[in-house]
Amino acid sequence: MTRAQQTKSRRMGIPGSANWHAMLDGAECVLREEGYAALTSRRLAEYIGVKQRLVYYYFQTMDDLIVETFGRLAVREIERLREAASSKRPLREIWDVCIHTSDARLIAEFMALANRIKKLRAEVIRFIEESRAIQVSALSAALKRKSRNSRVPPAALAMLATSVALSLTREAELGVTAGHREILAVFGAFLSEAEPK
Amino acid sequence: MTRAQQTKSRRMGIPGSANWHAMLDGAECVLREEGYAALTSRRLAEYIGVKQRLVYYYFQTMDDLIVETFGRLAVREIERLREAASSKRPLREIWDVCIHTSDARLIAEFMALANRIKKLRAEVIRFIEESRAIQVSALSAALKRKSRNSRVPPAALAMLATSVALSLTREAELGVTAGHREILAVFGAFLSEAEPK
DNA sequence: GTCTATACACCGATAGAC
DNA sequence: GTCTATCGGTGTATAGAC
Repeated sequence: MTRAQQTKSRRMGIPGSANWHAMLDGAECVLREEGYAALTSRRLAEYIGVKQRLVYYYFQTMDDLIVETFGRLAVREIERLREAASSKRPLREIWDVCIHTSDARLIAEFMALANRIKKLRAEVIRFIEESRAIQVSALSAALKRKSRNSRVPPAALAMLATSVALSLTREAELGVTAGHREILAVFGAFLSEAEPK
Repeated sequence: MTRAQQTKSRRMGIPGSANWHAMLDGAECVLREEGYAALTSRRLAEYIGVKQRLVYYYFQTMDDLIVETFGRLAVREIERLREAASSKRPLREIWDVCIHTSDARLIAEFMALANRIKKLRAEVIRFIEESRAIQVSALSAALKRKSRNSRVPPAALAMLATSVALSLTREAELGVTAGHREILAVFGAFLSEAEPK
């Protein structure tokens, strides 16, 4: 995460500086609102009110910028997940994190990009695996404590929660709601039984 | 689906002709392999071995081409789903269609594009709603016949199957497999009970 | 640190010849 | 039907001044 840069020596801006964050913030917005094809150095510069050249002072290539943008997001998301897992009601809190994940449009862009930016792909894989590991260990602990060995193993539950939450978010943004009420009821019933309020 | 073209009068190629299909085939490949940013008239022309100008003889704009590409795919997918639903083992067949859906990379591109091409968005919504309706009616019938009113309503099951299948496909393509065995076992157990071989 | 200026390639879309 | 040629615009990335 720190800085694997400096392959070609070139004067560079400091990761973590105000401008650096502003660029990642801008990148997120442009990705979300206009898609990855619109995330160009010119567009980003215009969006955050600097000149195009400055983008290349902070990032070697546009791909690097994209990877860093995802990386910052992933760190935040993992952080949220860890907090949820170690809370008093881990099941409910984790489900809440899944449902209120980053905007589905943003995720759609990163998923598409991950298929052709190798470094991003690696980061995405790492993120999914780490998220799942946290979820599985939290679910295992919570369900064991309840001495309630459900027929559905924790790993399957984690996969289920993530998949369904992502679909719910994406479809809700599109305006599709068929089946949403029903599936939310199923999850609600499970939570009520496994982790009463 | 037929041809909502001809808003601006311009001589156009015939939808359904060999070249038209070749262009949609090429568009699918370029989308899958290189992403939507690479789906340009020049790239597509080169890919299928014609001149750039010809692309605009068959499609008014590149957005139109994308919408048609999705449309053709959606028709095929709905067709597969209908066949599955009216087969002897609808539950297993529908699950099979969900799992062996079009390449996850292609879907990722369309999901991203749907957020900014209005006509595509409308087609995607229509596709999701129609798919779900087919699934729900098939599931309702199959589960009623078994007089087996599960605690999980058909609409929730449909949502579940679609979400999980999509995630499984996407993650498998990335190389992530954590939890896959477990969730497949859960679905397998459900199918064995609800629709014995 | 931030800028101007510039290289060179590629984009969507059209005019109009054959 | 399919082509050549072309418009104006935008892309990444760099050189080098201040």
